[in-house]
Amino acid sequence: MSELPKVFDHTTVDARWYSYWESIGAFTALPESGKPAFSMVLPPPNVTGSLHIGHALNHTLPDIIARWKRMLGYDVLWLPGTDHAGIATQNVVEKQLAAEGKTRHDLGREAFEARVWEWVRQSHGTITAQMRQLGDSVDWSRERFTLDPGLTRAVRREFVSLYRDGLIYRDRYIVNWCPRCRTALSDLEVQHRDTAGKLYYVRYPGVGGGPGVVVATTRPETMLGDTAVAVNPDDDRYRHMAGDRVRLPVIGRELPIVTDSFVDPAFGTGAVKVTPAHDPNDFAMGRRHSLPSVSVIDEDGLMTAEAGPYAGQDRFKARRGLVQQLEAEGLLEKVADHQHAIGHCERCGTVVEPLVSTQWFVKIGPLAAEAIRVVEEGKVTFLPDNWTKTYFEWMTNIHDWCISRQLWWGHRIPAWYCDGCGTTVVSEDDPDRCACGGVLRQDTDVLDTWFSSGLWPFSTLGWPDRTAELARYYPTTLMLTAFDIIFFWVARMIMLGVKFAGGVPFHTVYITGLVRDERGQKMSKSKGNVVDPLAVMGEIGADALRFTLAAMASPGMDIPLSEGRMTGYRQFINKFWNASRFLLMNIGDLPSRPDVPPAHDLGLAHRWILSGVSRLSTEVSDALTQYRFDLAADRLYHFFWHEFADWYIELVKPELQQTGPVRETAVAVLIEVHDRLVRLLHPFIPFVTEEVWQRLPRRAGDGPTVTLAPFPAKVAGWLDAQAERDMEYLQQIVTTIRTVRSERGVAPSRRIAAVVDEADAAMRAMLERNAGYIRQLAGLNRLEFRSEVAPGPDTVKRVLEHAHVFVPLAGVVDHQAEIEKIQKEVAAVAKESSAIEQKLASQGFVERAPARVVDEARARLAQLGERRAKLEGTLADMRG
RNA sequence: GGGCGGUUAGCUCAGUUGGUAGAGCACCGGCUUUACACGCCGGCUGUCACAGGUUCGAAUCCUGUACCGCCCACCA
Repeated sequence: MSELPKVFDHTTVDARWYSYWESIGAFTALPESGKPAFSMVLPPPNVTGSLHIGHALNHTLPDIIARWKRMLGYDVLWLPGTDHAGIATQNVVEKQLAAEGKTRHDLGREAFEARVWEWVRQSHGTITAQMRQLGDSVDWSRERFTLDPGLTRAVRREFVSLYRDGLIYRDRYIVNWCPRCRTALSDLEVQHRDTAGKLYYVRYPGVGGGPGVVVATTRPETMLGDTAVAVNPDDDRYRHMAGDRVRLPVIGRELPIVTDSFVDPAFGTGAVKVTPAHDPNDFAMGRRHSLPSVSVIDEDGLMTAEAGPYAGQDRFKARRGLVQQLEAEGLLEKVADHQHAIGHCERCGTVVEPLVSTQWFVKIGPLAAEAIRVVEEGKVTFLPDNWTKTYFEWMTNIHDWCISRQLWWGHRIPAWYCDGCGTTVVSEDDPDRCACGGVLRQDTDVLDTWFSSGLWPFSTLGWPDRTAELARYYPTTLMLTAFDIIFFWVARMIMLGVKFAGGVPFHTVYITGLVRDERGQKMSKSKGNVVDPLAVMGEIGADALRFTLAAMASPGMDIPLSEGRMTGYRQFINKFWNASRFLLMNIGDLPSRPDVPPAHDLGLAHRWILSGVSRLSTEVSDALTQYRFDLAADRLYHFFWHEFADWYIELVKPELQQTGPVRETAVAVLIEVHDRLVRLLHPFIPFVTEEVWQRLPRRAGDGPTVTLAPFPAKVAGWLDAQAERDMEYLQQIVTTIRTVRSERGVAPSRRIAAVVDEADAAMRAMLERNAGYIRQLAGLNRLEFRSEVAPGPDTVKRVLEHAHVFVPLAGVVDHQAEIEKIQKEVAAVAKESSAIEQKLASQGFVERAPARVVDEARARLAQLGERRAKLEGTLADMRG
């Protein structure tokens, strides 16, 4: 034992215990165990990604729950896995290729896919190793990947089933298009950023030579695709022009003026150009008025042949040229600054181009309606609750989901088109040939990544087969995730779970805040304020990081991760380590763990700490039941450090020096309380607790790891309010004497005397019995208890709730300082007294406040009066 | 345009059925007390953003204001 280092060294400990847990199958779910089941699925991180601080939070909190439930005796399945992350992964590999001077087209589809698989196999180990480093107690034997054969089968079943139900359709429609990624995006993959732009006022001359109309636009380059001008039917300025025709500048096309109530008369000129091919509103308007659609921007963001002189130009270059031309032709009436939100590709930041193309969509209305219903019925609860409203808001205004992506990496769409008869075949299995005998070609697009991850809670359990796992572990209990993927993922899991798995995928959705830097700023690479959990774990260990995240995870709040807080909790880990070291160094070699004697045979300190640790068990369990990781961590921190280490260990030190029954009792209680604290702390700080637990003396029936040891429950017989009150009194006396010593500059090594005038005989007896504790902790060589004391000169007299403490200190008493101190206290007491008197004097309080509160106020006033009398008595003595 | 969150000690934050405020860090003073200086002991620190309202009583409930932040959004 003596070789234990003074500072906990996580670097030599953490990895060893994780391997051990894995080797004994500590995290493996046991469906046959007969225990009640508890399940969660881990939000699958990007298979080629690296653990970031958000993951650290989203893995630590459920891990605490998983470990806690396991210790409570549940058969816990926490299922891990990774996501193929279609567009993100493809982009990474394309970048690698670009560095070699190649594009994916140089390789061709098959070779490219092989290349991505190679990258996936190579980097899969990175993220999973990082999860082990953090301590995720997941069941690796059931790890899944969204492109596994089983999950691929699930995706096909999903697609075909939705298609047959008429919930998937293919249509030519306006979609968000990223010209860089060359793929369609869903609404969610578009990020709107406020941008300072311009509003251009352009005149479209009348066909007959009239003045025509002036339209306002932020995107002049799209005017080349205009097929109408629209005005509000109630706009007196324009109403008479409905049906007139104007001439589109540059191109010369004649455009009709249509009326549509969508047009806001108050914006711009009240007349709007209509470009059905490049604006979602205009697309809808185009359909309402049967307008033609002219695409002027292609899939690379270049102007098409329809753009006349601008054909082949980049869309932004065309804008500049066009503005110049309009100005030269005298058609540009005005340019105004204009602030507006522009859509950008979530993955690459390119400005998204709305354009018309043929895509697959999920008809979302019926699915959303069900997903709303199950939440309304309380089958899924959001924590904190305000997210429920956000969820409803979004689900109510949801649009059809574009699920096809023009990528190569992902689940290929199970639709085939016949060259012969033009039929579309949608099938789970690859069809050989069309019924007409024609050759079938599979759709070249892949599915949105979220189309497969939306099945995660049940595809990972074997769906579409009706497996025993699915029956046992679905639905899961808790889904914990950051708010940014509520819509991407949580909502879709609910929709698809209800549709396919017979019910909601989880009962509680815990939405975490964002981990921010210490100044509350969002972490970003460009700001350089990113906290790397791997670096942090390397420096202070996974336990310290975990405990910090847990302690700071207040529901609904972002987490400003500060160096200071992390340091503080690293020190807590070290405190835990050293208190444990102390214990191991003092209990000696025990053949087995000693039993704690019945509480009524124990001295005050032991009864007090047993009562405390029993209460702590309840508090931690209650907090975890409500997912209040912060409260649980706070209580554990405070109890371990400021009650167990600061007081209890100090109290029992002398007893440990003895031999015989006194020492044996102290050892037994010390081990018992410490062992309970180790187990209570284990879900939060698994590594250091295992390291310590393995060195503790065993009791018959203890398993191979603390991970599978029972979580401490409260022991009703240990709860002892009297012991807690007595100890508080004792602590007050000790603290008072210490304060006097500190104020008067008494050297810590100097033993002094003190007297307490406790009038109550029973109390005095209690103090007498425990005088040794006070002498030791306050550095006294003499301590007396009397019912009355006549203080001599050079004695500091301090007032407690029920008694005085006298500390004779010849030569060092500063009478003036003492008088001022007491006067200050008298003033404070007087202030509080008068506040309570005022309260009691008001008619309403006595009449309407609960009797308990009134009694408390009266009792407090009496107490204050007593205290004031004592203080003033002391003051009189000092002056006299 | 819609919705949400925040404003409490120098800093970062707790404060859940309304009874006049807590923690960590920082700071000040003293300590090589044989678990720990990543420590021990003692100490200092608040018109709980502002203005109204409800109530015997409000940091806590209601209304409004200000500032900060976030999410969603097909007014060009």
